[in-house]
Amino acid sequence: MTIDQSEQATTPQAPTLEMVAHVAGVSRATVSRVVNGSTAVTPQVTALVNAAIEKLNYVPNRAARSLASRRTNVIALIVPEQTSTVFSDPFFASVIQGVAVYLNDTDYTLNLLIASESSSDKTRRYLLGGNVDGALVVSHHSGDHSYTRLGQKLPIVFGGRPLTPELDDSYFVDVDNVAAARSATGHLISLGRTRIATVAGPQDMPPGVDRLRGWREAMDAAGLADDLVEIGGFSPASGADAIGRLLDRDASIDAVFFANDQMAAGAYPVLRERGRAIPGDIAVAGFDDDPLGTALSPTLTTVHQPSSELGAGMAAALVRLIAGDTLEHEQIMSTTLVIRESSGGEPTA
Amino acid sequence: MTIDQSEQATTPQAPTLEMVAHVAGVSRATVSRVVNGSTAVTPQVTALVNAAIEKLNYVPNRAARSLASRRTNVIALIVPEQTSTVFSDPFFASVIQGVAVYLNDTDYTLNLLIASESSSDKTRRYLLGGNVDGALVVSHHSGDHSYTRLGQKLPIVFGGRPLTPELDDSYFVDVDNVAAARSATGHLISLGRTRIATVAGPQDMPPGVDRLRGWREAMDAAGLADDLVEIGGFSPASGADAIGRLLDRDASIDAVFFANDQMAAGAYPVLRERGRAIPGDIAVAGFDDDPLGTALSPTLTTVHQPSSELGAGMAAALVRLIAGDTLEHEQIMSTTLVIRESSGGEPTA
DNA sequence: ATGAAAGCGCTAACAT
DNA sequence: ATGTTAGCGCTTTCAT
Repeated sequence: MTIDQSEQATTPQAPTLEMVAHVAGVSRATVSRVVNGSTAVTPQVTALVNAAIEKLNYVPNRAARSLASRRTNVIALIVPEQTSTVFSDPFFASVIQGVAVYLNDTDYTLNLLIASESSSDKTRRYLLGGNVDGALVVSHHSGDHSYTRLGQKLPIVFGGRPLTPELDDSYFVDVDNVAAARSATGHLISLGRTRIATVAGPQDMPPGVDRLRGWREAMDAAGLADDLVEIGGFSPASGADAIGRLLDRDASIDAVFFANDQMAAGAYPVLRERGRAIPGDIAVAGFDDDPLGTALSPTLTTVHQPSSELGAGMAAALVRLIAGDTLEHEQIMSTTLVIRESSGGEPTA
Repeated sequence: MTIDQSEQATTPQAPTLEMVAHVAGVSRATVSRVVNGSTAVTPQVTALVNAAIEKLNYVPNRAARSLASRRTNVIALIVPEQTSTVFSDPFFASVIQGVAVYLNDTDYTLNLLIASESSSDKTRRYLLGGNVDGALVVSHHSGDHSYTRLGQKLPIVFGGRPLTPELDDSYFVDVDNVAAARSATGHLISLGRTRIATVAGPQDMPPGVDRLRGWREAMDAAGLADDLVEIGGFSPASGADAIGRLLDRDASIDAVFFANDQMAAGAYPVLRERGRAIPGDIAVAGFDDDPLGTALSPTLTTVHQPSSELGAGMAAALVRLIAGDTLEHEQIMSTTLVIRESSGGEPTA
């Protein structure tokens, strides 16, 4: 009869720091020092310890480490659910990717949190319960800084400026939407167009406000009338509606700046139906550099945002904040205008 | 002179279980029982404890809990970097959202992990180091089951079937791509079209293979020739190229089934240039129900996948797996055909 | 430069 | 039904 000696072969018990210490013939404290990169350890001993770690395939236990050090090494990425269309918006997707990739090279771990209205209390508790070292808030809609207050308790970095910067001392990373919109509009003006309209975004969201402002500034600077404005909702359907209203108002429109590419895409079929050739009759520019812009015909001129860099920038800022560094409250990244066929660019551009 | 008594006002020290026990006048064990919903506690005592928790605003410390219970309550969501286009693919974005939202109602926390080739070792170590209770793997490209082996050490659920199911006993959630493609193709056939082509996806990815198979089955069943096949790469550009090759091969094509919407979108301009009206001359159907399908003109007929449900399904399956339940290795969800203008559907459809 | 020892806040037997 | 008591695996003074 065989004797079953491994009654409790449940989990192949991971090697502990103590086992490493034993194998290396040193104390646990020393192993800890090596693992945490302390300089006060002899190269010889370090090598010894590393060999033991290698041999045992040791991996530090996060929970224990966190419990003892009173740091979690966890960063929360909060996505307000309303915004969670976020996910189907390639721009945000890319921001999130930037965050994740950046953190991969640190020893912070990323916690993805969808914060719905209903769970907002739970979310607050979680954040304040000492479960994370800091938080990143990604949102477009409304420049949702409802988490702003938490900022005094917990390091937080926002994606996008707050709606009312004066009342808000939060940290954020953003692009200069005003300048970018000005530049796109300036491009349309440089084409010789004079009746340039804009389909703006919702005026309760910073990007909606800023891009409209940029358009207006460019028009004013060129001495052109800035009356052709319609507000859309950033969706293709709203873009289609808005362009319809604009054409009804003024048939002489010869260019349009859309606050985002989705709305521009929605407007394409309408322009075609109404017999307006792009860019012949009407030049078009959008914003976001949505991948769909290259699938359209003609391809869409747009403003490119360094989305994954924005994400990386947010993560980097938060890491510094957690480390106790002092830094600028705002960090602005630059955009680039991508000229394609819809404003006379080359087919291959 | 004022006396600074709060020298160490660093962190407002969170309340501990012990403090709650003290306030409630019970032992720590009892508090723990209440917190964890044990039934073996008197309603009176439970109320007492809850009051204390409320009063102190107590939140359990995850690290301590995890250390003591040897469970982490963390689930990793692994996104192979190659796949990380994943993020700009609305389908995956939606799957991820489904996962996150589902887990929000459990007490599992989601760890987002971008696994690059270079960091794959690090990722493995992390997963096996007892830092998570289970993992979810999302990927399209190649049906990347390179994590399959980990499945024996750690509960894992995959999104999408493995490339070679016979050699693989992993758990996965997927849709029946073959049946869905058959249905879409059947729809084109029912329109009376007879020269129906397909632009398939890469043949080293399960969806690429399966959707081609579905098309072929439908064609064969209807007694139609199944020779009009071109392989694309799921991108708009590849769709444009493929449709060009098809038209060069056979000018009599009267319908095309694309393995995804992105390729169909890329083909639209080409069809227009070549003077083929959609759906008049050529009926078109895609796959994925990409939002861009409604921005196209004519709107695109496509196969809708229950993406967020797929995510939720994956999460649910993993949670059960972790709990030790036994379950089916595969879970198939159903798709729906969305008929729009490109195959004769109503404009508003 | 290294070791000893005291917890970090909680869960889980085991007692009662 | 509730309390006692060991730890979970690690970091971190404090000695040496």
